[in-house]
Amino acid sequence: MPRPRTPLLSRDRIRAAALALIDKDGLAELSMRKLAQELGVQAASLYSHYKTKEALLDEIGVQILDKVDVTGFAGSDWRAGLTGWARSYRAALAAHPNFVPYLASGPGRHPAALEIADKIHGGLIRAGWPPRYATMIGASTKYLVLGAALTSFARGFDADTQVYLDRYPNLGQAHLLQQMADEIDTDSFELALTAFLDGLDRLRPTLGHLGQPGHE
Amino acid sequence: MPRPRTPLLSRDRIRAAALALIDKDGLAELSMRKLAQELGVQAASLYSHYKTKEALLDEIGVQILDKVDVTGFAGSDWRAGLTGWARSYRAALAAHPNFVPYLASGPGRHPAALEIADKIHGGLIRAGWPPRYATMIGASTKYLVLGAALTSFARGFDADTQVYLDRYPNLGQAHLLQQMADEIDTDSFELALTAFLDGLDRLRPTLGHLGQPGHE
DNA sequence: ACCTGAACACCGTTCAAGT
DNA sequence: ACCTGAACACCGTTCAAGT
Repeated sequence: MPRPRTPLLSRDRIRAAALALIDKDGLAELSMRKLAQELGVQAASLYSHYKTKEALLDEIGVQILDKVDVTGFAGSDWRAGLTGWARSYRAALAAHPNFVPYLASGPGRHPAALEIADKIHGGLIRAGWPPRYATMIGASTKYLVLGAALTSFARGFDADTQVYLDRYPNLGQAHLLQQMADEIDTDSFELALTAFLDGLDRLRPTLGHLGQPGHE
Repeated sequence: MPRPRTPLLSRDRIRAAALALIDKDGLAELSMRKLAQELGVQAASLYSHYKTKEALLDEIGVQILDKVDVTGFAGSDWRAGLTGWARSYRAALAAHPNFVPYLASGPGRHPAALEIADKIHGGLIRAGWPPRYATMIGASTKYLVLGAALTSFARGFDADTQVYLDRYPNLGQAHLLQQMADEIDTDSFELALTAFLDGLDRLRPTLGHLGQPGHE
């Protein structure tokens, strides 16, 4: 068969097709062979563009996390910075729930992740938090986001939701269940984030370190 | 070969060997064939005891979560109940970090998980929280525990820790790194839990529902 | 440089057959 | 009831070969 003038594949096409398959059928269903078939090509061809399946998944991860927003840390309002980061982070994960387990499993050490962690750390320090607290607050917020993204998105109903439904059986109309689960998820996340930040606010004065940094 | 008087395998032996392999080499490294070899048996033999690999993993999950403690909800101190649950939950996961991704990926809907969720929900309601808040608080706490268990245990250092180390390079003595990561993890979790509970405390009076339930 | 076809070393699972 | 050996339908990945 003659080689086409333009390559059949590209990294972007491969990523897009892979993510579409993951979104549709789940992470476990993605195989290099199925992906190749979807792209009208042999499985081995994919290895001309990505060295391994893992390299492909890693780059999909980077692409998804590209939408995480840390611009809120530009000012001196650390709450705004954290809130903006956490919400955009969660939204990025929620856009591809089936991919979340992959992101949650490996340590995030891509340059982009490091850059984000650095922005957050810097923003918190500029707001007067001691370095160690900056680290812990960043980590804690990530716990919330990852936990929230993992626990229930598009994942059937977990025990919490089930208990809620059992106790209030009048809510059991089938067509409301998915909406209900999404709502409980979002509300739980917002409650957790607000309560966490409120708790930090209360704790802050007791630290006895440098006060507010003047402006704002 | 004559059939031995006593079966070579048992569900308990299989689970123990499987979990040992997972603890040692990671979840991805566990295969039914390797597990069988470890047990001195053919892979097909395992299927006389567990219907599928997934059924085996599920039961390992139940076994691990068996150590989660919800007795703290017996009294009327909801903070003590939540704290005890969250800490024992996290400790149970931390005991087998390589298994956490499996627990985090599927919805927890075993009867045991439901029973726990019910105890928590009941305890919070008895403490005066409106039902919807009870659900959200339970979910939020689970976010924290799962996020904390996933993010860094025995998982190399993620971006947060890396930033911390980069900024304080004098901490870079190799033999202190693991201990440091564990410490940051634990402290972050405790900070998150405390701040979250403090935030809830502050929020509670504004709900305008039934006050404290008298005693304590 | 990019793609193919065939191969290699693995998987989970099934099933007839043995005891 | 429990275990084996062989098979089936899959995997990820490699590699010589073609263009």
